[in-house]
Amino acid sequence: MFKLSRMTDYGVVLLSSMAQRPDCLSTAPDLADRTMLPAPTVAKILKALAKGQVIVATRGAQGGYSLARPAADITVAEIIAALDGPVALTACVDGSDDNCSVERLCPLAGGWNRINLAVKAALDDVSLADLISECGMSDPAFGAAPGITLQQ
Amino acid sequence: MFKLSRMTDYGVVLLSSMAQRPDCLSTAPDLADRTMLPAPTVAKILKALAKGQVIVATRGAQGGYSLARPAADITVAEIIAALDGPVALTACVDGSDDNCSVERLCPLAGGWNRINLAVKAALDDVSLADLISECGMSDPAFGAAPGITLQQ
DNA sequence: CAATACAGTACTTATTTAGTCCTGTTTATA
DNA sequence: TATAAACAGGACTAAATAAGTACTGTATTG
Repeated sequence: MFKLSRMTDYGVVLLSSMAQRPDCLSTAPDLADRTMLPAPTVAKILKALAKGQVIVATRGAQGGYSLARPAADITVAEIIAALDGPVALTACVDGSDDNCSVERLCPLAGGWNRINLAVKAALDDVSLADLISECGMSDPAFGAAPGITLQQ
Repeated sequence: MFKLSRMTDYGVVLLSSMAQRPDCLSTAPDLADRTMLPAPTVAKILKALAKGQVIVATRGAQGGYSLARPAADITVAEIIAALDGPVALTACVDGSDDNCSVERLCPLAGGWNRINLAVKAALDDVSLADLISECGMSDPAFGAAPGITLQQ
């Protein structure tokens, strides 16, 4: 199945929860409580998002995380890149870490690259704000993880 | 990493090899030889492609497989669907097998669906012929598997 | 200086994917 | 009509990946 990782899914849940409180910092334990996701996993995801500059961290007591930019300026492609690495469907694609050894001979490389760019464009075109606002966030049930837990 | 499965990658190699001989049937052992991929795996992939109606099987002695349609009429989305199941990035997407339990409450469902449609459109837009022809197939090295083997 | 909170890394476990094998069915041909 | 070639389908094993956990270190506040 061609699908996103559970980490990315969790990441969006956490970011959505943070977007609801744009003016205050959210700590990892706090977000774990609000989303009902396991605390160590939440901490791990937040670290990755901070490293990818999707969120900014404030260290020390009274510290926490907040969105690096308004939700409308954070793209799905960025979130995926921070949590799962850059979007690269195959090894034969520009920007992939390990390029295949006979790249120059492979007649499929160009085609895959085209597909990769199209997918990346699709992901670049949707922001975190789009993802959240599409159906409104008024329902109090929002924040519980199971609703957006991925199949595996 | 957001990537295709190795099965899909192998599938494209096999289909490319079949497309080179549009007028004759190719048997599973024959394709395994030509592509240097392990024979049982090749057989498994061909069965899946036949089930997905990307290729047609002729049973019995002197049987084999051939493309169900001209390469230009076979899309990448079809190939992925046959080998990895339908493209459904998350469970919250129309057409997904197991839909999440609180689907009606999930504020992200609509957004994911939008992304999913965009990705699917990108994959629908590229045919097997596009994939093969982009760089020409003149190089004799084509047919050896390592060139398009995916990273993992 | 003590408590809080993030940073980084190493490790274990679980899940998924890939690969193999076996049995059954179909069909051409000797 | 018997035999061999070739696909169909499912069950099983092994390897690779992802997820989850734990621990040690660093920064900051009060």
